[in-house]
Amino acid sequence: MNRRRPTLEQVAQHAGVSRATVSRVVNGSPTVAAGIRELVLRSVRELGYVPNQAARSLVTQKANSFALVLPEPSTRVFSEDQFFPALIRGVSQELEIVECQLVLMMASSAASSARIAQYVLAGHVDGVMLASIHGPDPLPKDLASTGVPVVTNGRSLGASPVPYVDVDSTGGAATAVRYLIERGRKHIATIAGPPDMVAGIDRLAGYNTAIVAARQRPIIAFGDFTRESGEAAMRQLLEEEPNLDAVFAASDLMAHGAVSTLRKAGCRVPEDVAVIGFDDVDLARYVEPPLTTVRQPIFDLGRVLARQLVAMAAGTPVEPSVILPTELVVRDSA
Amino acid sequence: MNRRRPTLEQVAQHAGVSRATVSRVVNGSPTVAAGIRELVLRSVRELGYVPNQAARSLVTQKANSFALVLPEPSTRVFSEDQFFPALIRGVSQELEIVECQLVLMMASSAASSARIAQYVLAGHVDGVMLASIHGPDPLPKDLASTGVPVVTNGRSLGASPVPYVDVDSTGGAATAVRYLIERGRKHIATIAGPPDMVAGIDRLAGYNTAIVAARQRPIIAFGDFTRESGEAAMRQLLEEEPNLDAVFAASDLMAHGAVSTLRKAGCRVPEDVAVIGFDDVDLARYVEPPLTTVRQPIFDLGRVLARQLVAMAAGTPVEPSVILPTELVVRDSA
DNA sequence: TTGTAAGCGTTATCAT
DNA sequence: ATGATAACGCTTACAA
Repeated sequence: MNRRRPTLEQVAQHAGVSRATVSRVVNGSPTVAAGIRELVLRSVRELGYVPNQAARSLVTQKANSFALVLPEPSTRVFSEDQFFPALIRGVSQELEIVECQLVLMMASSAASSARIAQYVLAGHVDGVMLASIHGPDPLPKDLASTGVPVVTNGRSLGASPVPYVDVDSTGGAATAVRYLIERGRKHIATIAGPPDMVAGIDRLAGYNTAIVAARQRPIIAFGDFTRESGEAAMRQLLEEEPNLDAVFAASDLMAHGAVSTLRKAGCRVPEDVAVIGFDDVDLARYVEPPLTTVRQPIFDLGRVLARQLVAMAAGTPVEPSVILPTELVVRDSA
Repeated sequence: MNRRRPTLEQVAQHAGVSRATVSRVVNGSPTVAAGIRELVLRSVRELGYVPNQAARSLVTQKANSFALVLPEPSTRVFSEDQFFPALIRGVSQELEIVECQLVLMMASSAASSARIAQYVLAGHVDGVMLASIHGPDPLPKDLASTGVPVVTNGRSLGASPVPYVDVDSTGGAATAVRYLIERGRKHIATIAGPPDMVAGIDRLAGYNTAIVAARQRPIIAFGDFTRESGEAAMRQLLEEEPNLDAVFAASDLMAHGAVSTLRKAGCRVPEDVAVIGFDDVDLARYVEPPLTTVRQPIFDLGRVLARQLVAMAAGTPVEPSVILPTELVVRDSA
């Protein structure tokens, strides 16, 4: 119950050496005699000494922790979509290797940007990861300009020179649409993601690229990655383009919503209308019909994000961007 | 690009006052003249001063942050089950109110318990929340015994005196089973959760209570909250008790797995066998048939968890346990 | 190889 | 109401 933890000083006294020596032992300095080292280590154990991080940070100017900033109102982050948990898992695993901690920050509002900036400037973390940013968020640039290492998930809109990691949304989307084209679909629509998010923009770009190459006409509706928005977008498409025969949705949830709407409208999937999603969430396997979709490696995304940041914090130069591959998973919906 | 942030000292010089005065202004002390305050605040703004948290922590012995420890290998935490995101969201929201940060720690192995203990003892956080603990994990007690405020999600097995917050698993399960009984079901089985987790134990207890009260015979199979385990458990039940007419599963995912198995076996749900789940994840609404289930307020759980911890850290005494209500949501599967 | 001593940037206790 | 000044616990030149 002795609330005050023992200090370096006390360990030093207990071992009969100086503070400096204990510090050296604790930090694994090679310049200390084997005998003394043992002696000190025993004292450390006996007293249950644990270095005080605040004191250490104060002098080393390192916090040994990194922040992951998540835009709380993001429709993607907290939906069924397993993006968020998988990302965190990847990040954690990577940070554990370098014995650093993960500080999670929700950017719940514009005001919280200021809060986050303050926190970072207070020296609480050695670097910041920003995920699924909306629009021209100034936060990445603002943070980076203070000299803190910053890496984002997806290039940030607004052409800031912040290193980023992303999955190949464009390529994945194009592959999916090409698959539809190859299977003879002639009127391929897309339910795109929000036009202020990189994931939305890139998947739409991939769709457009493939459509243009095949000399088809783009048929576009927008959603926000949620199932409800997918349902609504599909209703709209059906109304405006009743002869469409395929849909590429920028998320599995929207694809699932689209399937619901199609069925209500009496369309068979995939016979009348083929549907392809994006993400490959668990759900995709279990809905009726199982969804053909573009798989993205979210866990790896998290790992790489963390790895890049750690490298930057260590002063190692990193590539300005890393793109992870996506993969078409063919099931029954297309 | 000036990497070194300005210090209290510099602000003091700039404003022509002493460090102490600046400190008072920054911390909102009332004992400072209005004129001086303005002067200092201007300097703070002009220099972009942000207090160094490490220095502050060193003297105040407060970290202004709290840890949430998640057992990484938990089958619940990172599955489709939205437990984890919802919990984090609740915790974050509550911590934001008191301007504290959330440090996320994955307990990926037995070894990481030591890591976590070290981290906490290093004074990095002012308190710890532990979620969905497996078995007789010594971590809660170990941490609490060092004097750090600790609160767990679910009472910890092994009768330690750590305050906890939980949902009413027992009551929810009993309500579900009673509902089945009232609807005339005579052979009600359960697919229970892991017997080393409180959520598993309590839901089974609720089932047993209702079954005994109705003088029925318990029919039990175990799963680990995942869909696959639900499928397997259902197969086993069907083999051993072919005349069962209802199943209460301790998670929606297991309920969904059970439905799959039942259908493959040619049973109609709910006509031949009624199924009730637990959690009310989004999925429950979208599967065929939509799942009758017990809803638990995970977001609130997170909030209360954080609120209790903050209170403890402030020295306020808290109730040894808080139980949040659950609610039966009737849909089509029962 | 080991010890001495000077900070790191705050807060808090005194005087004034 | 304000200002010295002493901690807080650690790392790290520099000296020995």
